[in-house]
Amino acid sequence: MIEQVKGTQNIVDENSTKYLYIRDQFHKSFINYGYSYTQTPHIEYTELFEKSIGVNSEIVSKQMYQFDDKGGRSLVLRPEGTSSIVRYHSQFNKEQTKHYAYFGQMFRYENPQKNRYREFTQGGIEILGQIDEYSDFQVISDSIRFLKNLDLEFTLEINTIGSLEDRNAYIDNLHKYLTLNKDKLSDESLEKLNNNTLRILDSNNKTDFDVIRDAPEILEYINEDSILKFNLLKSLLNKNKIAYRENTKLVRGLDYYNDLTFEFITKDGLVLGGGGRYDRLSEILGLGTFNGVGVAFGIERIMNTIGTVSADPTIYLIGSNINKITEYALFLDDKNINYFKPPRISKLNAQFKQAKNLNARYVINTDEDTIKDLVNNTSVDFDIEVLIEN
RNA sequence: GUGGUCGUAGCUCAGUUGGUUAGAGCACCUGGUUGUGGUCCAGGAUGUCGCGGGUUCGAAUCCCGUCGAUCACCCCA
Repeated sequence: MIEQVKGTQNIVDENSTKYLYIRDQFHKSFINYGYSYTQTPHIEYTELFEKSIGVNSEIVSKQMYQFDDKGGRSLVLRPEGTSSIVRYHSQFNKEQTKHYAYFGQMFRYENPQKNRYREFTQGGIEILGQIDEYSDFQVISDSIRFLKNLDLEFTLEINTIGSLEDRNAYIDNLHKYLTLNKDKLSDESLEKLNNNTLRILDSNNKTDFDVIRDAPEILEYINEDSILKFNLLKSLLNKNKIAYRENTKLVRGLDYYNDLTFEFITKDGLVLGGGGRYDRLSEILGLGTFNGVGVAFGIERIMNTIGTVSADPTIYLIGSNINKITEYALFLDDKNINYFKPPRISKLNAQFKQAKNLNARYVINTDEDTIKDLVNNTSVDFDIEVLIEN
């Protein structure tokens, strides 16, 4: 037997119903609101992510599916979506300011567990070009519409991490502080001390709590302009009655963020999605000087959090005579009514069972020209009006 | 990358200190029954016991490796 590749999934049955439902809500929440759906390649040059996400991040240093193709190009299966959208924008829309939406598979070489797969799906939006606090605000408020359409409960957490310069100054001081206290840090945090200092603040390890609590706060290092922008956003959120929680420890995993960072978190602490501002990304990539703000959602995480999604009631066609069953199919096609049918002409008994298992509402028995309502358990002579009404 | 648990029919699982032809329920198929039909009855098909090696007269059962699942750490969506 050939097993499937570790960390990949077959999305089937109830999960596929959920998946398609979420994709549909994604469409309705973003694409119908002016975000242009943009599908970029699944493979990119390694360089793109090394420069954007940062070589020190775990995503780039350990988790990329990197390979050389037969032409000797160093390629990766994309680990995230933003960098590709930024690349696209610089190629074709450099001077413009635009809304983008993307939805697709991402790949990271990690050990799989609940809500984490090697091949997974992210749906996200970005605004690129000349942007302002209204751009930040709409990314957040449009995200909330999406999550609310899905009936999800969540908390919005926000933070500002200042400019890249502020952050570097802060990291210097944090590094000094942590080095002084390094004997109180956990082993995991010690590993990060020199190359990923900021991430230590995110530690869930109890050993680190005391040290983190007394650590210097990033707020003290942030320039006035960034503070001003952050306050502007908060007042916009307040005016629009959007609840949020400030979390000064909210640091995101990708190097390219500046100023605003935010996450949508369930009460169990699961991050459904997150994002922020990345004004220098295009510059870091050498692709231009435009700014950006965006968010990405973990589609599997949403699938695992929402309740069951009921499939639409269906009409099921049964019969033992091929000619009659195809005749009915043609008739229904003509009326634009969709229907399910048995995969082959099996025992009528079995066809009934299948209709029941697939939660059919009506069974059309083409042998007898009747319609049976499986919910009320009543049977009537075939009448197209019965189907049109429902 | 680290650790725990697990891997027997399509699915859920049983399989007694290693011992003869590896089982059950559900699902599936056939025939019949039922014509407020999805019920019921009878019969049937289906397994490299994840894969590879080892120990043994003999391994689904013990040992090693490997692949996969799951959960946690790490990391992140």
